[in-house]
Amino acid sequence: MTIADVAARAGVHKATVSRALNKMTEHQVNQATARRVRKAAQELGYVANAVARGLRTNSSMTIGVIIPDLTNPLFPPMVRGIEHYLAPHGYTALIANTDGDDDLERAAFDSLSGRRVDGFIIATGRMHHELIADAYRRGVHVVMLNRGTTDVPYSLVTGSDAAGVTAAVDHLVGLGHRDLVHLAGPKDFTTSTVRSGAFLAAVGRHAGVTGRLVPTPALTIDAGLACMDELLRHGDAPTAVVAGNDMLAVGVLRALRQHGLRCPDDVSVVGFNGMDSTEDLNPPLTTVQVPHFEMGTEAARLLLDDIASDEQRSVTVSLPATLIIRESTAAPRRAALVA
Amino acid sequence: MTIADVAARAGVHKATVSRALNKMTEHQVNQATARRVRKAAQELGYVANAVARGLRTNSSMTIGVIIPDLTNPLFPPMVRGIEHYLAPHGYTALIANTDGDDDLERAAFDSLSGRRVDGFIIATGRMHHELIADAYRRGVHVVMLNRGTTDVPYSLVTGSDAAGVTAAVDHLVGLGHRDLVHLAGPKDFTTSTVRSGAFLAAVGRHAGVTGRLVPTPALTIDAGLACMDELLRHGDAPTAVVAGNDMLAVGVLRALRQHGLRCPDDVSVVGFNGMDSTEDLNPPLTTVQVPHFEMGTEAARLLLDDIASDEQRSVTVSLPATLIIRESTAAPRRAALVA
DNA sequence: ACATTCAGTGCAATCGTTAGCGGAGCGTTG
DNA sequence: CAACGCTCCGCTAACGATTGCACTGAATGT
Repeated sequence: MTIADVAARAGVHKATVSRALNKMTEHQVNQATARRVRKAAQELGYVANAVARGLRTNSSMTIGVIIPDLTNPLFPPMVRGIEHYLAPHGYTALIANTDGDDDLERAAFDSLSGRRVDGFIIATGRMHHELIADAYRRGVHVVMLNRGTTDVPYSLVTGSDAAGVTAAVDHLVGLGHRDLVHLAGPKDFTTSTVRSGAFLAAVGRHAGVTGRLVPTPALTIDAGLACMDELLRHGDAPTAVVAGNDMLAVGVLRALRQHGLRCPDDVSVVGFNGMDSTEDLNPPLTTVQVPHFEMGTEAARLLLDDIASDEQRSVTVSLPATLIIRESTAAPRRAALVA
Repeated sequence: MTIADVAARAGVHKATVSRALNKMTEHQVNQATARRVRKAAQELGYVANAVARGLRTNSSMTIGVIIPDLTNPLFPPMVRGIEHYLAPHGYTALIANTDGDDDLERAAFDSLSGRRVDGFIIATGRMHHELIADAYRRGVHVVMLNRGTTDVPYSLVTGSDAAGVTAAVDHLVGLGHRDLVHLAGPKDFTTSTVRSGAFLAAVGRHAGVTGRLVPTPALTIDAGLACMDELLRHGDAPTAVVAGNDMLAVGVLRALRQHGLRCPDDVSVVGFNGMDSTEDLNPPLTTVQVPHFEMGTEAARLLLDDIASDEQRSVTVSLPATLIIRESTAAPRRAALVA
């Protein structure tokens, strides 16, 4: 079932079939002829060979999407958002997981490059990131998602992290908390930097409120558990925790339970990201809802725009994050206030 | 950076480069020459153009993966399992979500076919499924994942649903429950049929135990909530519920909460699938752990085997599911037993 | 009536790779 | 020493689509 079969059946030349079936060139062919060609194609069940087209046009109509781990509930909505925008434009996403491993990431990038993807959406950004700097030097189209890089000026799509953290801090202070801790995530993530900065700034705006920054080695349940456990062991616990993401928050919840403490009675906890499952946690988690799906569509839009115009803009889009108040935050108990 | 550049640098013909760089044919070329070619390729940073190769060899080294919804925590582990097996074999997965919509599914299938994927892994099976029957007639390589179809004999990879349900029933009966309900999921899914059958069989093996089947329109939180709500309104509530999947179980938990009932004190609940988040639910959910990752790798293995040998086997692989007992199941209260 | 334009279509080259065929060179064997 | 086999490698024709160029015939302008 090639273009030649269709040409034979319609009684025209291959080239005419190609032109008739292509939106961009169908005006070059007589309407009646075009109809005949389309009919023939229809009857034969012909679908163009995207591989052959890709070779000739040097564009594969595919986008490489590099994420740390699809299993992290953060990413599926982004991926779906990406696909939601790509599909109507005829593009398909190729997804690769890296598990935060540099070698895997390099391998994935090379593999996707070999497949001649037209651009990348990369969600594994770090402040200094050699792979991404390389890509920039080679003129590869890239849009950063969620986390950025400081080395090169690729466009970036994020949630409005600063606003989210500020809202969380204001909410906690409003409840009466005076001693806050922020579990900050790895220092090399732009998100961590932004959120930490916003946390300190927000705390600073309230007199008599102290805010401590506790970096965590990763954004995982285990990291949250370990860091909170550490704090509790040292009798250093705050009355409220602003976690760098929901996974950390789940870890904090587990740590509290292990120490026989209750949330929010003993310690209030705020998550970050608004994963679906946070609603059914014990207790339902107050969290900052980030519009992941929209972040995906926006990243895809930016990338396709850049590809279409063959330029490399450098814009930063941050989509509004909103605080969802549930049951993991409450006024601190007097005991804690006194202590 | 094409094969011609490498050929020039190594001082050999294009064809020799191709042979030297290809595992299957490198024995056809002198070791010394091969080394020279590899060195040249290395120095130029040459990566083969997968598109051109695909055109020539009529194989794209890609696999289409069709799932209902990446956002459902069931699927990411499967996808990762698939990629885990595909990547070392040089294959890449193209993922498409259908949201259970037939038209979207058809569109995804056609789009992937146009991209000349070498085979499909399909997780959107229904008992009668026209698209899949079509594919079978056309001789397309397909492996069914999670849910099967009864129309055509494609291979299928599932969890051992029957064993899992049986374990859940035995566990509940062992705790003293005598009145069980199974939230069964849509009738058109093979998984529902299998689980329902296993439920009735397991219940039948215990004297004095009654088991009711309640079909649900979907496998979602909302469906679980609605069905359980219905049961509670009619005063028809059992002492224990075996949910068709974890989402339904979450819905059941919400319904209980809305009616002022407590789990497991008033009603015990068992989920199905073992999603990560079930561990932190309120209460932590007893569930049947299904090995999703392994299901993915197994499906990929079957598919690649079929592709390599160009046959279409018809095997059913069911991977062991295990009951994870947590806090959502306990002995029924005497009151409930008496009633 | 003749030059000029233009729409519509065919021709052939091309994208980068692979694979069948055959030839050159060399060693082995009867 | 002729015949044969073997290894290694080059030549060339595909794979299926797109696209610049050239051609045809009809319409238009002067």
